[in-house]
Amino acid sequence: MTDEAFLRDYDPSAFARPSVTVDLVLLGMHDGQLAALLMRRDQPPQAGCWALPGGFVGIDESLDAAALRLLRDKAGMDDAHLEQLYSFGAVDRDPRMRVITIAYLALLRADQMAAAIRSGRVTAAALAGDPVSARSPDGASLPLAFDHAQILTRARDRLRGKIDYSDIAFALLPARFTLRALQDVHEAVLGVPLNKPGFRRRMLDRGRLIATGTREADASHRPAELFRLNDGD
Amino acid sequence: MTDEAFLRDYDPSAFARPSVTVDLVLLGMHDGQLAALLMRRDQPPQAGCWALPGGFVGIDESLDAAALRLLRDKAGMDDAHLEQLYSFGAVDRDPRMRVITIAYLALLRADQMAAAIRSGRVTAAALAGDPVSARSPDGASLPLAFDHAQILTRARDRLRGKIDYSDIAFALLPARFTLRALQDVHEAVLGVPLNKPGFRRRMLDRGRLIATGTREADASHRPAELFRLNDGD
DNA sequence: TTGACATATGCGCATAACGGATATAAGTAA
DNA sequence: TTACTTATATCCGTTATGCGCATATGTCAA
Repeated sequence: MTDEAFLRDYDPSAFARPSVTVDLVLLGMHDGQLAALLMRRDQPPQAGCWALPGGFVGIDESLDAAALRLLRDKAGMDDAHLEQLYSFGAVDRDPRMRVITIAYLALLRADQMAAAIRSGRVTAAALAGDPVSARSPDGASLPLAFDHAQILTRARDRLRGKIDYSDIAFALLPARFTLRALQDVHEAVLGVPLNKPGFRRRMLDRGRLIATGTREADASHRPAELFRLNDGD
Repeated sequence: MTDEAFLRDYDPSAFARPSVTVDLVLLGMHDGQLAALLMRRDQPPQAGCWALPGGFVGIDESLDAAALRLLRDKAGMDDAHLEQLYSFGAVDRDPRMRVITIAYLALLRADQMAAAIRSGRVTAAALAGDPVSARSPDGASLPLAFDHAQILTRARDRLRGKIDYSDIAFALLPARFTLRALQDVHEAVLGVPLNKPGFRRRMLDRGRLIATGTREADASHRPAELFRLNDGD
């Protein structure tokens, strides 16, 4: 690189710069289905469409810190599983200006989902299909803003890809859970039914589940044993 | 409010904006090892250190387009496997200014590696360790600039994670290759030796390799059959 | 108290995947 | 021809997996 090119790169005002945002894909189980938490846009552009919670990255704020801040502000929590998902930078993805967004995937437990919904800032939308589309609990289809269907699809696919070999499913469950609940999570994420004995054995043989000795309450049938994740190793 | 009216009132300069770059992790096989193509910095900061090829994202250029442009400009090719890797946005990762980089992973065949090295713009550096460190062909350790060791580590890990269930290994090989060469790639990427009969059977049973009937030339022993990837389905 | 019912839990078997050793085939080089 | 190197094929024991079925354990109603 020549000195001129170097100096041109060095001057922070020499290039027009895109805006940078972080968008959050908040996923969790809701009514037995995989669901995302979305916000309804009431301002143009795309008023009436549903969008991921997001915001600008501060000039003195790392990407991870921006994602954590948004998790607190938009969903009111700070202990969810959070991982960077993918960056989206199509030139025309936002009609207002050039904006590049770094999408983060956050996984919420059912109680966190419920608390966020109660706060009124977000609404749960069940995800299905390929690419995913969003549906409200009463069955109505929710139109998605910008390229957010694409982002949601990638989030769902990330979850699908990792659920078999990582502990990611447990981020969607309370600390103590039944094997049936764990299987429900796997089936909702993968979108296919799994056979029960095989699933049960696979999970137990992995050696990361610890039987608590206690059983679920308020079941109208034989109560299942509660397990917890061995996160010690 | 209409979209047009909103756009008219929108002030895009309300926030200080970080610079956005794309960095390229160019990986390939070199001397039987997994190697990356790096550029030596001859200007401060970190003059003398080795860095990934990279550049600013144009205001009217998508992230993928910027990565493709850099692939042409820095490595002189346009048909390599290219996928987005991860975005790095620590506040102090570049001492000159706030810069967020979207790293892309490019996989090169041996002939593409050789051509890029001959062009003189880049140098091959063998990768090993965790986190990865870079070594020149003569064994000298190459210091890495900025957070590029972290980026290279993530690239190597992505390759490791995908090599078992995707066609990613074939992007590092010529169109026709022996099973031995394919195993060499797997071993270099994973960093462990693999047993030959098992590897052979796994690859053939997958049903994606097509025997060409021809055999490798210039071998000082029994020549192995050449296979090609069935990319039809 | 008893029996119907739903779900959890455990068992067995056939099949496929896999690691690993060994035998055989097919080239080169003396 | 013979030694040597590597490719290719076969075999075996272990382990993971799909799947059906038997049994256990709770609720609930008669």
